[in-house]
Order: sequence, then structure tokens, then C-alpha cells
Amino acid sequence: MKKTVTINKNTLFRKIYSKGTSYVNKYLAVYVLPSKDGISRLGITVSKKLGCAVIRNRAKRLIRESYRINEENISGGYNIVVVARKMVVGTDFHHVNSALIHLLKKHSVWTAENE
RNA sequence: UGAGCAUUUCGGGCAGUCGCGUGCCUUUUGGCACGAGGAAAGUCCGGGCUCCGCAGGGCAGGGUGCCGGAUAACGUCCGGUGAAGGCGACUUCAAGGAAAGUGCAACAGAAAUAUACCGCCAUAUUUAUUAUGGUAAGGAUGGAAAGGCGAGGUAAGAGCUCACCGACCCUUUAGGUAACUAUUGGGUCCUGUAAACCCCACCCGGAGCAACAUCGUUAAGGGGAGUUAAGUUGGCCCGACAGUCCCCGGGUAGAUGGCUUGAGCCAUACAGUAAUGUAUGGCCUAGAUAGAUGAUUGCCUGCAAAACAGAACCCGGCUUACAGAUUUGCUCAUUUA
RNA sequence: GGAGAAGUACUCAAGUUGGCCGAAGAGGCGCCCCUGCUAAGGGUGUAGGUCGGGUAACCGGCGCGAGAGUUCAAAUCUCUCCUUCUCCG
Repeated sequence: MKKTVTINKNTLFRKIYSKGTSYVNKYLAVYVLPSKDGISRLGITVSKKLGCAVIRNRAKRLIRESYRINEENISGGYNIVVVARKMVVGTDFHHVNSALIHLLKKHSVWTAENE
């Protein structure tokens, strides 16, 4: 299994925000933009408004874990940015996981194999 | 048994599966080791380190403020003194100077550092009173009103005089390194405020790892000031520096080092009341750069795995947040012996 | 990560050599005029939060981000905490 490629440039983030399509959930907001070179990238945004460093780190870890588990089911070649919303504070992994799957299905980047 | 005061340590443990960061070994797969805190937080102090001009002097500015000690240093810590609170164990305290000077004290009150509204007394006029003078005992105001109380004294009064008490200044003796405590004699009777200016003593150059160093990338030039009196530091001055470039706006791409062996941790012995220091032996314990600890299952302790919370150059403190468990010593009350 | 600035009625805010300060002023709200009606415009005056008391007029306490301290007295001075905003390469 290859490593998860992350987005680490501010300009790329801004491009995805302005040009990508977005769907919003109670827990998360997901922006998707097809990448030019065919590599999937993941970016996670957690605002400072959500809470202190522990809460923000917890949210990032839950999102990253959910992406890692479901990476096989996501069709490649997309830049995906996941933004955590306020309801994510205090929830457990299962809620975050189902929320992410729901949004990825809306974006139709979910290639269901197991269902 | 109840109530309370101080204080120590911990902040779940073990195992399985998938996954993350760093290092090492293999190098296609992979394997092994290590991997957040008592506050990592707030950035409130102090220091190391780096650069700024060699890190100097004065003014300004800022900080600290009982005494002695500890320390690299501190606004921290330890031991003592004093004051306040508590029956007590004990706790709290920015605790120098108001008798060097200046300012301020609203409203109220007659008057706020100086006085005469009412009252009391004397004299004159007159007997309703009015005027002048004396007075700080009594009233009233205020947070604060000329040290308190008694006796003498007086026209009425007053530290005006005296006894006792209190405060302050000088002083004698004893104890203590000192703050200070006890004490002898003399003098004085003075509002509060220095977290108002100030005085006294001591301390402080500035900026910060987004510092800084090395290697590289982009680029395009334009405008302004200056020519030995301008520039450079932190506000100013002096001194110093370099000996031609400086400022404004615009453009560009980052990588590596700094980055963890340190005033380090643990154990023992000795010195010291203690903070702490010295010696010997052992140990190596995160180092990321959109930023590593998560998901899940089982067992154990427990009512319940459950609080506050995530290193970002590194240390010493302080402050604030914190569910629950826990060590040791002491005080008071009640009962029984 | 580091360095700073600010917080006052519903909103924007003035006030900080400590005292007559629940706090000037503007918007907003509310009343009147104008209009067939409304908006805009003009004029005028009032109350300002919260708790307690009172039939009411009104009176008293607490309140200038929160909590302590200094002082006779704190929006103002000092300390600690909270929130918001700005700057750095």
C-alpha cells in the first residue's frame, strides 16, 4: 500500500476552494477537484474556532484514519480537501467515517465494491 | 469518631490486529528500537544561544524594595524578623522613606494643615441684642479634626503644668551576622496618600530560532534623498564605526544546518536547620515542518477508564486549568480506657 | 512559534493629572408634523442594564470584559485571567 499524499501548498488549497465542487454535511465539508497528474491528494482543514490544539489534532486524526481505511474505495486522480465543522467536536470515529462516506458518494468519487 | 491544617506521589496497566514519525539494518517486500506533560498552556519574569557596531559613558525610561542565605540568574526558593487573621495546627503580606521637597484630599463641614458656625468666657454698648477679643473642653460634618485619660490650673479654656499610658527622634546596656527584641535616660506631640511625582539603595544595551549561517532561484528596472555632513544602535547626547551608498514601492522558490549531551536524569555518601552544594557510580530519554500517538478487540483494578490538556531552539521559576486515587506529619472537639 | 494593540448602554463610541460619571455625543427605538397611506425629511422630548422595594411617581444595591489588591473613594492605578484584532517570512 502506498502512502497518502497530502496537500501542503497554500496556493493549491486556494485553487481547490475556488474551482472545486463542494458538498456539506453536519460534520464535514468536502471540496473535490480533479488533479492534472492523476495523483490523489488529501488536505485537511481544521479551523482554530473549533477549540484548542488537542481538539483540532483529534479531528485531524479521525479524518485521516477514515480516509486511510476507505482509500481503496475512492477513485483515483482527485484532490480532496476535508474541512471539519463544529459538530465534529466530541464525536467518535464511526460518525466521522459515515459522514465522509456520505459526502464522497455525493461527489460520485466512491466506487462501491463491497456493497 | 468527627472537623480541619500542611504535605508526597500518580494521572491507568497488560496483550492482539491495522496504521503514523524518526533512527539503524536490509533494501522489492520488510525487520528492530524509541516516540508528549505536570502543567507541554499563559508568555508574566530570569538565563543560555544568535545577530545588531567594539557592547562603552551620561540623561531619559523600566524594574525590584524588612534581614541573612541559595543560585548561572530572577520579581524565584529556603531560613528568620515584624504586622494581620485563626482556640489551634497554620495561613497571608509590593513590609524602605510622609521628620528632604512638591502635588492631591470631591461632597459635607466654620475649618483639610489651616480655622471660630453654634457654644463657653471677658470687655464695651445695652440688658432683645450687637461689636471686639480670648478659647479648642462640648455640638455638628467627614475616611481623617490637632495624642488618650485623670488631677491641678483658669475669666473660660488649652501639654499650660504634673502622674500614668501611647507614638516618634536621639541615646545606654544585653542578646543576635542582621532585620529586630528587651532595656536606661533625655527631648518632642507631628492627618492620610509614594500600586501620585519624588528621595534613598540595588539591577537592566536592543531584538528574537519566522533570530541567524550556508547553498541556490527569480529579476527590470523606476522614483526620492545625500556628496562631508549625512548614515548606522533602542528614545536623546557624547563617544565609536565604516568610508559610499541609503530609503520607498514592485518581483522571486526554496533547501540544508541551527535541532537536541543538557546549569541533564537516577542512585548512594558527605556538608548544611533548609533551599542547595560537593564527590563517586550508572543512564541517553521526541525532534516534526500543513506538522508524528489514531482506530479496534480482549483481560485486570474501578461505580465509571474517566479530568485538564499536545513538544516546535533549550533550561530555571511564577501564574492559571485539572476528574479521581494516594503518602506522611500535625491541630481542635467529643467519647472510652 | 514569536511580538504587540484593544475591550464602556442594542450598535458606533467620548471620557483614564483618581471625586459633581450610569457615564457626553451619534445612530437606533418612541412621540408629533408633513402625506390619501408609507418611505424620506423636519421638530421635540423621554427612558436607558439587572436585582430588590413601592399602587405609581420614584428609591436603594450591583454593574465600564472577569476576579483580587492599593486608596476614604477606582471606568481610570497595580496584579492575575478571559475574549477579539493586527504584525513577522
